[in-house]
Amino acid sequence: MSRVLNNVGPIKSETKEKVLRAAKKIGYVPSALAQQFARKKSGNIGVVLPHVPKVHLFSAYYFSEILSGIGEVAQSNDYNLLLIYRDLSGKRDYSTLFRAQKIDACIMLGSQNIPEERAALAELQKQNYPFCLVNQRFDEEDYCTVDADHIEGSRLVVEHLIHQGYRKIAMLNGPLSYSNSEDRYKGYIAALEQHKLHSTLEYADELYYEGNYSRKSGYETASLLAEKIKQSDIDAVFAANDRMAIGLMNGLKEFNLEAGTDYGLVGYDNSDGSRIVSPPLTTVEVPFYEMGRQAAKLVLQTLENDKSTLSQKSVLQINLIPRESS
Amino acid sequence: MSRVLNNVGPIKSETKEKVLRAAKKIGYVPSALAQQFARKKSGNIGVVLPHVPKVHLFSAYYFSEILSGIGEVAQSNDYNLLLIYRDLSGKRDYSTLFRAQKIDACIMLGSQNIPEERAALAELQKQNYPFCLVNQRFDEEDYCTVDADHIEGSRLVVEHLIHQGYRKIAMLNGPLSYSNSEDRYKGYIAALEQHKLHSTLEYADELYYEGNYSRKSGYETASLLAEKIKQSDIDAVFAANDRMAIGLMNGLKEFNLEAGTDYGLVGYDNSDGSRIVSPPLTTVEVPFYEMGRQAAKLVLQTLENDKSTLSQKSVLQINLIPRESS
DNA sequence: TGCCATAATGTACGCGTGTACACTATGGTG
DNA sequence: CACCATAGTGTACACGCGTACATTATGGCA
Repeated sequence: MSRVLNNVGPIKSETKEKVLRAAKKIGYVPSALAQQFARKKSGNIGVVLPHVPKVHLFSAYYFSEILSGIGEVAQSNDYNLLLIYRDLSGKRDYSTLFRAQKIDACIMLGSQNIPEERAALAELQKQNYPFCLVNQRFDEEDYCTVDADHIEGSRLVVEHLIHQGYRKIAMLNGPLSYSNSEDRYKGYIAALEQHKLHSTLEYADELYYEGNYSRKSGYETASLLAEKIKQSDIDAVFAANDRMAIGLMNGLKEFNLEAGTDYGLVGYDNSDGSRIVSPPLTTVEVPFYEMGRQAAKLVLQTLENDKSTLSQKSVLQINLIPRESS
Repeated sequence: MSRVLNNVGPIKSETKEKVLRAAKKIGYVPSALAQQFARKKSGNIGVVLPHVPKVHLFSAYYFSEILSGIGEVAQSNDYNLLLIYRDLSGKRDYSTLFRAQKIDACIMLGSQNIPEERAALAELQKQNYPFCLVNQRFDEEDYCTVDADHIEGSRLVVEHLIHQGYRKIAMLNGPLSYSNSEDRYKGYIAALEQHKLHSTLEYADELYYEGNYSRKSGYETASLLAEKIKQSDIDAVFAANDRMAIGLMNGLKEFNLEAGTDYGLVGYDNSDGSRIVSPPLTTVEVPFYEMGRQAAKLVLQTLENDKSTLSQKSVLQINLIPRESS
């Protein structure tokens, strides 16, 4: 009987027990399929993520942590996690997932500010489908977002470097289509200006580099930086993630430049890698697991309340982890 | 009309087009919920995995690769991926997932040979629910399995070390509840015996160590090995995964012992970490992505054929990657 | 033209829940 | 005792597909 399992309506406790015993006896397990159909809810929350193995720009660590956070909240709320790898062809049709009732809500990982993505998200918003972006903001839009305070994180990095005595601090950023990258740049600039270290023009030209978050791109930047470091035009580098920092570190080793002694180096993410390179990499800890949990909580709340929280924005605090590379 | 979308029965192409146009016009999207219900198939393939963040024994890289492989095959066959984190409490009730019709098939990652797991899998087999184990064999049972040839992989490692001139080769293995660990031990022993390097008794006592696949356990083993390496009782170590190898490498650094010069070191997995430590770690490449694809293909085949392939075992080849640590 | 096989289409029902509504039992109150 | 509110239970239907079966259109052949 549906009523006893779902505790709906008044039931004599005696009858309830009888039903439960009978159900147990015949090994009755309700069909999730039929339930979903009757309730018109799939009970799935979709997690969209880029196809990592081909594009090795994101660290597995990053997704694994966020995903686990989402998974914890989802499971304890009786929701399932539906994994959706973003179409390789670049087509982004999230709203069909909702219309087909495959998912009730959606969490986006590794999203970036490009036209197709903006269009796809706008469509979702328009249809009032609940979704949440993790680690990516769209400032002009009112999307539900969970982010970390990368501006502050980057400020801390630069202040740390300054405190360690470095003065000519370069930045190796990722693509600006990620709000992440933008934020890090803002924090970087803010800290520099606060300490009156550079005029705006200078670092735009001389101290700012852009990779694509891959280790390779960090490695390749080494040849651009080596000479400047040797001539003391640059004495420290802030890389926007650990992968690029590590690539750069290894690249500069080939120029006989050691992080921590010949120049300062700071990464970002506190990935596994940052601990095992030598010297260990100073980095910024981002609470990915917690971000996953928050995102899941937000979309689930939206599902319950039917409204509100739909455009809530959550910003988590970060944490500098000083190690020997700076 | 269900028939035109599913191409069942004979239809006049004219009518077909008319229906399709009408469907497009009103923006019709079939309800996956209703389809699943009518077909009595969820269209989901479940992926069971341990709760990684808490138990940091597995590398994120490992799961991310396998998962992506599964995802590729699943998506191109119109199946969804349902993520299932193994219950932290240790309860393993996979068969309810089938009975509730949440999943049509299941792939197990990070499984190990312990009583609860054996019982849960036996139950699945008994009920004829299709599932596949990745990277874990149960020799006494007839389960569908996708594994890599870790015996051969380990043989290659040891032969490589011998070829490099090392003679007193220790092993740092993982828990033997993983068939992986067992296989690696077999390969290790086989190679040693083949080259008549040790009597069986010796290495059991003096050269064999066991960690738990975590970096920490590798690190902690360093203190046990340092003295022996200095006294030339050991001149090389084969660690059963990269994480332990890296932990050990860092641990031994504190005893002023450098991999590649003071002793030989080989890891296993070809994880991201193995490339970025210094010296770069000799390791074994395991085709995780491909293993994921195979596993997905096997369970999907089983779903189509209704029978057979149910107990198929697939063993993929591995690949030694020599680097500077040996 | 009549007949039949087959192509094409129409139709009705089942799938297993949730739930609105109808109905009965209970117990308290005037 | 009659009446009524409410607790408790029975019942029937909807949900939106797939599909088996019934029905009709088509065209080839005698």
